Amino acid sequence: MLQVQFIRQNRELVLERLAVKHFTDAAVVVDEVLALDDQRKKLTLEYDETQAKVNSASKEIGKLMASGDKSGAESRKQEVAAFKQALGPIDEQLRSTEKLLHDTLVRLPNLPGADVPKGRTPEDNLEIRRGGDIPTLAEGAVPHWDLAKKYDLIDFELGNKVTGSGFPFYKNKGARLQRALISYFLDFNTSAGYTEFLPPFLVNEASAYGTGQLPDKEGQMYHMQEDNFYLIPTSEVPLTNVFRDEILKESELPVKITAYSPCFRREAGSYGKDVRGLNRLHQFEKVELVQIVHPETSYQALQEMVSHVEKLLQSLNLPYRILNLCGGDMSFASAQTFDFEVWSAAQEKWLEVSSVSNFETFQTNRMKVRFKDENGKNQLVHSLNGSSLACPRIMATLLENNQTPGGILLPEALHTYFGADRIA
RNA sequence: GGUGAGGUGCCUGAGAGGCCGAAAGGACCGGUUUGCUAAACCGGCGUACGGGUCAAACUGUACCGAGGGUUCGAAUCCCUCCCUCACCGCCA
Repeated sequence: MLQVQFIRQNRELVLERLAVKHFTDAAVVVDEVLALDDQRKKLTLEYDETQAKVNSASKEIGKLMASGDKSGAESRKQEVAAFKQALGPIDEQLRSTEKLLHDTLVRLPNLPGADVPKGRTPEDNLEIRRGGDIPTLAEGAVPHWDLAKKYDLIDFELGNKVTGSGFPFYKNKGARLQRALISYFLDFNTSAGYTEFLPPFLVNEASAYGTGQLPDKEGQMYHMQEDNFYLIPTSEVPLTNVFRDEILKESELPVKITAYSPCFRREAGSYGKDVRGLNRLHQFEKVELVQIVHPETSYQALQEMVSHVEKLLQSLNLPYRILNLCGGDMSFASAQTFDFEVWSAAQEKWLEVSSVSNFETFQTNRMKVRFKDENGKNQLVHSLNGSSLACPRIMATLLENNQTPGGILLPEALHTYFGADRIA
């Protein structure tokens, strides 16, 4: 959620930035926000002044009663009654204005940062780096879903039977590899200074709202109606909400957290060739990074996270590329996002395995995550997050890219975690 | 799930219709004293939204788990919900 104050002071800049995100009717919505905020201030003043009269009259009544002046008290009561009559409609208007202001404000996406490329579609994303070597596979190389069957690593049909499509069973060495990835990623992150958490996998409504899953992305989450809990689509949700309504000390920044969790996504309406095998699932394993930082250092933190994830991919010897997402392809809440994609050699396409974003104050404004600066003033912190990494697609590319007649050769970093150097 | 007790500021904890944005202590911040550390003493110390101001000072309103209600007036009384704790039941 953008800050009204900021919009008011930087109207032109806001419009210009919103254009980079291809947000239509920006001027209309922005001006509506400003008008509603004016209305809100006016009504607030009116309400406060009337209420102040009620309060002071009530105090007098108390004194009059104490001094035995019953008739004086009675006449003051009449006055109060009149004030209160006036207060009702003002209160009603104020509430509806505040709600409308809020509802309008949340329609505005975050402003893209200065380095965000202009552009509308994924083709306009700016590739900033590549790393690793794209392997040439031997004749007869197959996609991961065939490899999974060949080595008995994943059972998609069994998942269909027990739950439904998009909920695979990992088995044998497949399950072991999945566990190895999670452990390796977590260790890699903690040794870089991230604190390990293991969050709840269900969150309440306030938390789903806090990170912006609600109200607009309602249909993408699984909802437990009985208890009104939501299955987390990413551990970003519980992790960022740790700090909801908190005022941190400046010395506590930056906060760096990593956590494993399964992620649950309904992915309603996405079917077809892109969702085959491990490419897109309703439940998948992921290790996440979250940082809560001083506003002045968030872009530095973003670079640090990007290079951290990059090192992790390098240690897996996977061919990757890093994209600076263009305004049109970024998420609603992000100010800048770098996507990591790895090359799936058998499918011959790039698969997104991580998305690292700076949200600036967009999330923290909604969640009221602040810190006390050296002047004793409360300021919003910046929040960032990124995956390190999404397991299924890493698994898919590891299988495909490293297939040899002698089995699937795993990168050295995983040998101890997996307990072997290959799947054979 | 049942029964009981509770939810007050960063923490502990008082307050039981007006004198309460809230005692006291601790923590924290600033200062004095001090060979260092510690202690002692003095002062400060919630949040949000308004008004006001160059900025302050100052000032209004709201907030004592959440939402309603009673009342001229609610942290305090009533209702609903949420949560916590204890015991019982069930259970990895």
